[in-house]
Amino acid sequence: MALAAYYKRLFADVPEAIVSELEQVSVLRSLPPHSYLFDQYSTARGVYVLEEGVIMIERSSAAGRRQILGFSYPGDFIGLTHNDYFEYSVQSLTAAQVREFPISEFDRLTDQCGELKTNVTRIGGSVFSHALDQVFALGQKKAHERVCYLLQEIRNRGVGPADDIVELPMTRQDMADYLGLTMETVSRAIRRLKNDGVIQIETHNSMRILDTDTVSTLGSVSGN
Amino acid sequence: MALAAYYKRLFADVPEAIVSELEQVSVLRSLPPHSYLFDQYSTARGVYVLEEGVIMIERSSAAGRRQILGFSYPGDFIGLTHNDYFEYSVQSLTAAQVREFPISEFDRLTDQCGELKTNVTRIGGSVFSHALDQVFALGQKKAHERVCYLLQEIRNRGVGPADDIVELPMTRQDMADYLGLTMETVSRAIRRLKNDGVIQIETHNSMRILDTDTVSTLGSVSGN
DNA sequence: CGCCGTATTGAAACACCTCAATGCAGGTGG
DNA sequence: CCACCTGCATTGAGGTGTTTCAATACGGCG
Repeated sequence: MALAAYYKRLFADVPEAIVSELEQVSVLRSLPPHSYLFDQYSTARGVYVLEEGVIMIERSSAAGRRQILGFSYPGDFIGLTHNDYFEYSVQSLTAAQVREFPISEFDRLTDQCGELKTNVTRIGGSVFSHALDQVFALGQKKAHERVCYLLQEIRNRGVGPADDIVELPMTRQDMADYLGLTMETVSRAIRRLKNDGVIQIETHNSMRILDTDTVSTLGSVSGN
Repeated sequence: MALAAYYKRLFADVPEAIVSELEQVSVLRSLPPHSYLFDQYSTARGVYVLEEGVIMIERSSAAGRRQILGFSYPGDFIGLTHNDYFEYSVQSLTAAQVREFPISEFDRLTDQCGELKTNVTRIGGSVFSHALDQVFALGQKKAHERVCYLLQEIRNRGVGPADDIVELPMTRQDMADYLGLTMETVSRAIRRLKNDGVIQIETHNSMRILDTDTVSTLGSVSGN
């Protein structure tokens, strides 16, 4: 089935019996654009795999400040917790399709199947690794460098029509809340990159990368 | 044994046989102050539990910028990876004692013992949660708020002589690299908190919290 | 007591933010 | 089909917070 490709990471090395058991109890949810899959602090009832669309993970404080923690693309696992509630909300940017697995079943099969547990741990590891990258970007980088960090991150997902075109389904405000900046600063940083000949703006939410090296140097968070 | 208290989280619900098997292959390492337990990108040969002292976890980029990812206290588990190399260095702030478990043995017993695996996942979860907090602080907070975030974090470890005294074994530069600021800004933020009557400076690296509410409000990262 | 690394303080430059106006694009209704 | 409306993006001007660079103060240790 076509679906299987999406689950490669989650279901790698997991016996077919367990996979199909999980699929049978799963539900496919359709999300209109800009709707919430679940809210911060809500009880974790399920874990999810994004099948279609783009979503963002956000966290808000009592003071009303919002931090975007990441953007997710088809195939991504959503809903890692280490509590019985979610520490973040998940909102769709585009129309999206999400497969939901009831958490009780998922936990039960995770306990039963070491491979599944291992895969969840591995996914958790790469999510964690992403968080460290973001810490580095927010702690050490200037505005235009942070924008490059985002461009590169999205580019590496390989979800554009062409290799050097980056689609940005989120608003400038979303980008700003991801990068710890304001919308205006993001806008100016983008213009600066354009003026420097690093990128070319196709439309508001699509840009062509002209100078790959500069983008990857400015955006890099791991020192190689 | 006194040691056991430290390992409560890691060894909770783990059969005694496995615990003692691990302890037998473990080695106790003594670190002088300001020495490295291991370096970023070095092969992960072991996992560690800090028994004494304070250490910090740092990550550097090719450009020479350094981001501190956290400070660890006795009982903390060190060395989570999802690769065969470390993505960060660990440096001691004070003299420290660290128990090292060879990674081959640890992985073997983790595969064998579900409880141990679960505990590692749980610890990973709280490390991850900390990273999200840091993202929020760096993305959304002003200098003096970030300092409160740090003060509160250390206070919550409960490792001071008194409940309202916070010991800061790290330098201002370390604090700055943790909070995404410069040393000077940290210094000024501390002075501001002092002037506002929020804290009282006992020595350079020890401060008394006078206004707990303000510190926790300014420093809070989860919106309650 | 004097030295050296760390911390503080000051002044000026710079980056980013805020507030406000304008521009642009997609969608709706006349 | 065009005009309008609305929400998002851009641009500008001015203010604020943070950094930078440099000088001074502090504190632990020989």
